[in-house]
Amino acid sequence: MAKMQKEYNLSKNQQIVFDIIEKSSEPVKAYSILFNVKKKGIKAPPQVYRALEKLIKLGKIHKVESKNAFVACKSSNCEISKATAFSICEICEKVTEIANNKLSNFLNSFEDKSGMKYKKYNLEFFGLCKKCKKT
Amino acid sequence: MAKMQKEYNLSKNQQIVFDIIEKSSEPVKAYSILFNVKKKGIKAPPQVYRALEKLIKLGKIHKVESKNAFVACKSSNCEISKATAFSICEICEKVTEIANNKLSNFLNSFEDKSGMKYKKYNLEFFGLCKKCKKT
DNA sequence: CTTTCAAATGTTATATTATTACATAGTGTT
DNA sequence: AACACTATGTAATAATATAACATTTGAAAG
Ligand SMILES: [Zn+2]
Ligand SMILES: [Zn+2]
Ligand SMILES: [Zn+2]
Ligand SMILES: [Zn+2]
Repeated sequence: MAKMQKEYNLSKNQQIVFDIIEKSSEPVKAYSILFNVKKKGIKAPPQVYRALEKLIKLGKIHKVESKNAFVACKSSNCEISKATAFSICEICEKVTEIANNKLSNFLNSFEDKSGMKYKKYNLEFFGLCKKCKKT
Repeated sequence: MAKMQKEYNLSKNQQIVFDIIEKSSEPVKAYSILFNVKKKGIKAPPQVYRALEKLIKLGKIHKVESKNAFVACKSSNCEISKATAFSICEICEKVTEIANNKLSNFLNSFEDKSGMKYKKYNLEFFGLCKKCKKT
């Protein structure tokens, strides 16, 4: 029953870029991707950035704004990639996508006096991870 | 009783950069600042980026990560600049700092199973502002 | 099968954002 | 004065991202 999710019809470049991000244990930068795919025939920034843009639209990856880096979506709840939350360790820089219903419910239903209706959000928490707290 | 907050001892460059950001009704980009302060003797990027860095540390300004732009702090609650929330209109790009106790209380006390203690966060909401909703 | 249209690709050049490195100058304290 | 600390000035370059245009691919319709 695991991995029932269909692997969608990614194009060649999209699949190459996605594979790199998915395999990485940490956020990947665009030019690091570019460097790593030179051997596969992708030679120029636009090819990478286009794939990234599409993958974001599909919700397969997210951009970690404070790091200008990209991670594969782990929560599969944000298929449309419109509600993302991350925890970021300030020492080891580990980034983890937060999947927490209480949090997402709260934020998805948040309204303030401005009269603005929020369709989308990005939240980045900073602190010390368990490991780094010990030191 | 308004504006009791002391105007701190900003250095010359810090004050120049801060004035520009504070006077602007929208987020200001670093190189836009640079362009605007050429006449005041600030000539190179590091001078601007250093001032920005210090102003962020002081909590006088915030960086809007999704836009690589800077806004003056309006809430005066985030002196230490460790908890910021913005609403961003996807059409007119208007950015507003959100000061909402329910939101900040919720986020400041948020904990998840990861065992990570969060000291700081940045939240960016996207949607349509009142004006743009009408069109 | 051919026409068609949208999506994806390839390529060159350039724009935008940010930092490194090193030299110099001001400021307050002992 | 000697010291430490913060801020400044300057040149060069690194890192991130987009513009513009030509070409190819792939699915859908006729
Ligand atoms: Zn996700
Ligand atoms: Zn850590
Ligand atoms: Zn603020
Ligand atoms: Zn608007």
